[in-house]
Amino acid sequence: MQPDRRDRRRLEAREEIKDTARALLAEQGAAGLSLRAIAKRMGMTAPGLYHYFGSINDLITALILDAFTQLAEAVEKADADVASRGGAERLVAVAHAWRRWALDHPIDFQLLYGSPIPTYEQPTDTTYPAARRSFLVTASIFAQAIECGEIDLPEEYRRLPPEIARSFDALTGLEGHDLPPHALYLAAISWARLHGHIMLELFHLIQPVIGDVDALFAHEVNALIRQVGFTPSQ
Amino acid sequence: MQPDRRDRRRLEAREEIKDTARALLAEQGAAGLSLRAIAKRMGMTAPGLYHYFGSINDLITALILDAFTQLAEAVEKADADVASRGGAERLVAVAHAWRRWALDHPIDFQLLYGSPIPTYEQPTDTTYPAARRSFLVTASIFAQAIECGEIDLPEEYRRLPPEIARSFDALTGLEGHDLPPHALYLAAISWARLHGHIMLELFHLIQPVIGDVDALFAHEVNALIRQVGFTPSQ
DNA sequence: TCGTTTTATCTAACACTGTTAAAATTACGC
DNA sequence: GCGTAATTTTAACAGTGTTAGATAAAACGA
Repeated sequence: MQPDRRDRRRLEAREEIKDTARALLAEQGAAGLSLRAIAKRMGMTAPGLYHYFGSINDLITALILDAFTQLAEAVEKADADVASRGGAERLVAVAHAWRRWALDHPIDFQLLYGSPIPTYEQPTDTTYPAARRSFLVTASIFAQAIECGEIDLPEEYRRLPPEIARSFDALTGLEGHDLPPHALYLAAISWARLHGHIMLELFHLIQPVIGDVDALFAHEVNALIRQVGFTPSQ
Repeated sequence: MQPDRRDRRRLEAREEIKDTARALLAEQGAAGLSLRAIAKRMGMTAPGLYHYFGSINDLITALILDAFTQLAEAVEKADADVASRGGAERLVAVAHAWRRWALDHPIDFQLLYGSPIPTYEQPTDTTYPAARRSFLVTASIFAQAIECGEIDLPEEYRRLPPEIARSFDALTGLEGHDLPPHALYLAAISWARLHGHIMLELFHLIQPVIGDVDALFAHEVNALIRQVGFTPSQ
């Protein structure tokens, strides 16, 4: 027997469904996403899609996983492009790539971090590993920078609260558990700062306060780099 | 003529609709919100609600405006409770009140900052003034702290990028335009940092990295206070 | 008190949504 | 060509927001 052909066909159909879903999402926003609309555009009917996805939630989850991967690849590529430079420059590159991806794919980004579909409940155990991948890029840079002595930890980050240090022990088994606690901690707070700026910008909430959001973000990334203890370059 | 009675009755009906919407939202999440469900619980039918709200979007907008006000009041109260203390302590109180409100009202908070309803498009011109109110609490504290000399601005925040300084001029007319640029800037970046932490926590994305989110938040607020230049207390 | 007018609510209908069951079609191996 | 398994369709159910038109209720003037 030769199951390849049918299996491949099945995978292709899944991809086509996701692609049309993404197209609809891009054209009409989250409101335009519906099984019937996807099916119609593909020249079939809605119940037919149930042979490829158990429900629309499963489809959305698949889209989310893809988007997380896409974000991670964008971030990893940005890091790789400046891999020869120091940790500070790599972090700056990663931060801007992260924001760039969010601004270029606002619906996907809200899909990842805003759960804009009311009936949809994100299966965190499935999506979290995908979300973790981007985070690990940042954490790895911090880890390397700490090891190389590029970072002179300021007082407020030198000694972590004992509750937090303790919580790192629970990470055993997860990818990245071998990274030093300070790297994980600095990556977490950097992520949160980054994320806050991007979300407020995506929802047009910070533009009325700070008109030039590009300058704001660039300035804050630089401030972050200094505040975590990178010695000012040249 | 005596339009009071009818007008009051009309306002009461609007309030009752919003209250049942909030109850439904709290009980079943964003997916449970529907005109028919609201109407059924109130003992009437869905089209009847159209005499009080032009559409379900108008209703959601009203809920959002109320929620923004509620958040602002919580934040203002927290500030007022420690009004006699210094700026640093006031900021810490405000930050924790902000997070507390978000954690206690997750659906409302996502309504404000996550637009979880796909068909809903937020009329930013209407909602922004309400959103601004909480922000102004923080900005005012910074303004006062700067004026009183409580803040020794670090190098990265002393001289703002010219594009940003310029964008503040466009604020003329808006409430808060009389605040010094540094206060607005510091408030904006503080807001973003705060917001990022809260959002990641609400979506359970940061717990797998930092188990003790309470400690993380408290620690980061303290770090923020120092990094914006508050001289360490005692 | 009797109309009249305004306000409020209902019924019926339309075009959607996700989902299920059963029937019909297509494709594949023998 | 036949039988089996994989796909896809039709029909239906229970929802959704929304509109139009009829109906009920309240308020007002004579």
